[in-house]
Amino acid sequence: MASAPHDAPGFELPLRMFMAFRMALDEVHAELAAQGHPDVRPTHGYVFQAIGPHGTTAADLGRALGISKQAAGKSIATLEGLGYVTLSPDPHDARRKLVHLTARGVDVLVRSARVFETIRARWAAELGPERLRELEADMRRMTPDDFFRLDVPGWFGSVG
Amino acid sequence: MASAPHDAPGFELPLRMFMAFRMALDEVHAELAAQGHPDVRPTHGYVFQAIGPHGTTAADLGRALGISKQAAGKSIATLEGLGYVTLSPDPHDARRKLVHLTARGVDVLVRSARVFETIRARWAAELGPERLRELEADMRRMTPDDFFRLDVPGWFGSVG
DNA sequence: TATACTGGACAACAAAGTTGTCGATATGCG
DNA sequence: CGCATATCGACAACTTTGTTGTCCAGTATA
Repeated sequence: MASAPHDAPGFELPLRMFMAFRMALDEVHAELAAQGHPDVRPTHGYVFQAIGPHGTTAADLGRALGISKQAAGKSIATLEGLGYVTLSPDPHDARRKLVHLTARGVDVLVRSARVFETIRARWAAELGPERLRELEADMRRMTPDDFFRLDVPGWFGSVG
Repeated sequence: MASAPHDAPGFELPLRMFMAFRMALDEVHAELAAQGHPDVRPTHGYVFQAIGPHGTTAADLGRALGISKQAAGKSIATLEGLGYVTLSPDPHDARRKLVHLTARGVDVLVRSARVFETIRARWAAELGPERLRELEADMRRMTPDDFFRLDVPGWFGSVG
C-alpha cells in the first residue's frame, strides 16, 4: 500500500516483536525454574507486578490486568497455594481480602528483573547501546503508556 | 546489572513489543471482521500462511507451526467448516489429505496483508521511514529466521 | 431504613491446546 | 515377496485458563 519496493512485508515486524517477546519470557521463566521457582507462569509476572508493594484485592487485580475478577481470584488462589501471596481481611471493609506478596513472591520479582536486565544487556551488546535506546524510544511512540494490560484471555483465539 | 542509570527497565521493551504485536493483530482482525470475515482468529493467519499456495497436510502443518498434528487437524476441520480450506485425497499417498485454501481463504490472506501494510505505513509516518527500516533491521538481528513458529499452545500458562 | 452497588465464592461452560490409542497405508530391508 | 517399522489422520479423554451467571454478605447512598 505505502511500501517501497524492498521494504519488509507488513506482517514481519509485528511477528518478530512477538517472537522477541516470547524468547525473552521463555528465558526468564527457564531461569526462574532453574532458580527454585518452577511453578511460576508467564502471567504470574503480570500478577506480581500488579499486586505491588501495597497489596491489592481480587477485583482490583482483575481491573488492572483486564481480566474478570473471577479469573483474578483463581490466580490469587493458585499463587496462595504456591506460597507467593498471602490473603488478609481488610480492616476497613469486611468484604475485601487484601493480597500481599510474600518474601518468596518478592524473590520472584527480583530474580525476574535480573534476567530481564541480562537480556537487555545482551541486546545492547548485539545492537549497540545507542541503537537499543533508539529502539526503546521508538517502541514508546508506538505503544500506549499503560503497556501493562494483559487481557490475553482469549485474544489468541481458536486455532481449532 | 549492566544497565546505565536512566535506561529503561529490562521488562519494558519486551512488554511493549508484545503490546505492539497485539495492537497490530487486533486491528487486522477487526478489519477482517468488518470486511466479511468475522470468524477468522489470530492463529488462523498463521495457518493460512503455513498452508501456502501448494497446500499441506495436517501433520506438516503441525510441524510448521510447532503444534501437535491433532491440534492442526482441529484447526483444519474448523477452517473447512468455515469455508476457508478444502480437503482432497493425495493421489500419491492414500493416508494423506491435502489441504488447500479456497478463494475465500486467499481473500483473507490478501486483506490481511493490506491491513498490515496500512499499519506499517502508519508506523513509518510516526517514526520516519528510515527509523522504521532500522527498527526492522534490529529486530531481524534479535530474532531467529523462522520467526513464524506458533507454539503458543500454553506458553502463556496459568494465571490461575 | 430501603435500595443500589461492590467484593468475593461457587458452578457451569468454552476455547484451544495436550497425550494416548487405533486402524489404514507406505516404506525399507532381509 | 513379506514382515517390521513408521506415518497419516481420527477419536477420546484430559488440562489449562479463561468466561458468564448467580448468590450472599457487606457498604454506601438517598
